[in-house]
Amino acid sequence: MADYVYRTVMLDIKRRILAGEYEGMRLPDERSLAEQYQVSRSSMKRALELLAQQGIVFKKRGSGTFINPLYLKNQAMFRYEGSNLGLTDSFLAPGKKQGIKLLEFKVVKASPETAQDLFLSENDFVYQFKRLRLLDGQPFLIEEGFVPIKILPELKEEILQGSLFNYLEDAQNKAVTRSYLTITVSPSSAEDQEALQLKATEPVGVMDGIFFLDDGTPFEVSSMRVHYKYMRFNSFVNLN
Amino acid sequence: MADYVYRTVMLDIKRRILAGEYEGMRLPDERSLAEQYQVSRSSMKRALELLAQQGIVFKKRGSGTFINPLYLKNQAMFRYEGSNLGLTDSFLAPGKKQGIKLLEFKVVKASPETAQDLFLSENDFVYQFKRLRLLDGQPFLIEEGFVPIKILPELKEEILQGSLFNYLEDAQNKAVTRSYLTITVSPSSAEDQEALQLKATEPVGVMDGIFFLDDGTPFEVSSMRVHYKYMRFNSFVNLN
DNA sequence: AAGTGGTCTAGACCACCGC
DNA sequence: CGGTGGTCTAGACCACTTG
Repeated sequence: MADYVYRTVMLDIKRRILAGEYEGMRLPDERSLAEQYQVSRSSMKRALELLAQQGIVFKKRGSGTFINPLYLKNQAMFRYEGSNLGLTDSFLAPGKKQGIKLLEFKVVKASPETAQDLFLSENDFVYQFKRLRLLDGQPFLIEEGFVPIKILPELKEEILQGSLFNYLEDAQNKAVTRSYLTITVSPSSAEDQEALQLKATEPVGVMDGIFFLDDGTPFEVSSMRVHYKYMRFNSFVNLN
Repeated sequence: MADYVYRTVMLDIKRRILAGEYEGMRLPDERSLAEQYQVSRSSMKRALELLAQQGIVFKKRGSGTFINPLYLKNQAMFRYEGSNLGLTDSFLAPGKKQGIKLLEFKVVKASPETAQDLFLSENDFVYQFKRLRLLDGQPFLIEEGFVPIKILPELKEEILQGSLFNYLEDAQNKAVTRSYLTITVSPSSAEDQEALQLKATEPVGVMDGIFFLDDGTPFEVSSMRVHYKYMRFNSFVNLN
């Protein structure tokens, strides 16, 4: 990553918090910290702002900046930095082997709804694909996705065997920086039960999402049906 | 709300965007806008930053600030300002009448897990309550909550007939500003089926959350089981 | 090379909290 | 009243994109 002043300071303060270097759950005031780190107060504010957004610290006008006790108690809960738009966090158990099985791959005319979501015209073509995703050989997610052909004219089956996001970043130097997800719950369909090895009473979580490139172009709409045991989504809201 | 410079400017630009006053999906550059509004460039940056966080606009270093076409196309999707920590957005259909039925209300010693979540000691007491929430008379959510008695020594049944958050804000002048939610999916239990009028094959969405006061005190842990047809959670991630 | 957003600074003044 | 975080400014310089 980059090495901006505010980021460096933020990371160092975070490290100190973890190391328990601040007494009484309270940080020194912004002016002293700025002095200590030899940065402007603005930069210090920005660093502290980041910590607040991560839920590590909270600020009270008039009284000071305090460490969130829960952050020390249960750090796993707060691991948010570097989340891949909510997806990685929800699925990727560390150390598990991911697999992808391509079930379907074709080019079709965009449906009116898809066209609207992807900001296409009536007669534009899109890739349509269906993928089964595995964790240690166990199927846990069915994904149906649509991508405009004009965004990835050279999309091939091999590419869909791996992560589309990674392909975009590595091969195309385009980053997916925004997503809009809607999460709902549904009884499992016959197809779900077959593909995800579910009983009739066992449900799926449904994540419908639109993903955007950093220039704002909608890049993919996809609907993911997730085995209920693997479905977990964390949301941290901070209205500081 | 307040009338800060950056907020005023933000709202005015938002209004202009809606009114279609900017040609070609592109805003003037920051320096010109600052001049136009007679504010500093920093304040203008801050206003634009807010718009970016709301997904209304996105910025590209080197090229400019652009209106998100999807914002104009489908504004409902982007209504995020003023969200009540993700909850209101997910449940409150506008125009529907909310009801609350108190099923259970007692004081118990905090379990080890609850004590940890609420940052209590072993032998602290908590209120434990269970509420059934209705939309137009239709039950859609079972909520089981725990609140430390020392935070709300005067909690009464009547208060639990209404919104706890509103009570805190109105009567206690305390705001709930942060929440941590985990969303999962589960087959319905016998109790769910009874209370929410579900068939055996129909599931529930589960939202486990911790809510914090603005001074960082954990105020409530609660587990909500939501009728699958009413379960909807929106997540907008922006890694600008 | 010109234009755009990003970072960083130094400093003034305001708003809120607690003693 | 002193101390704290919040707002706002004016300006220098950097990094990236585009013609």
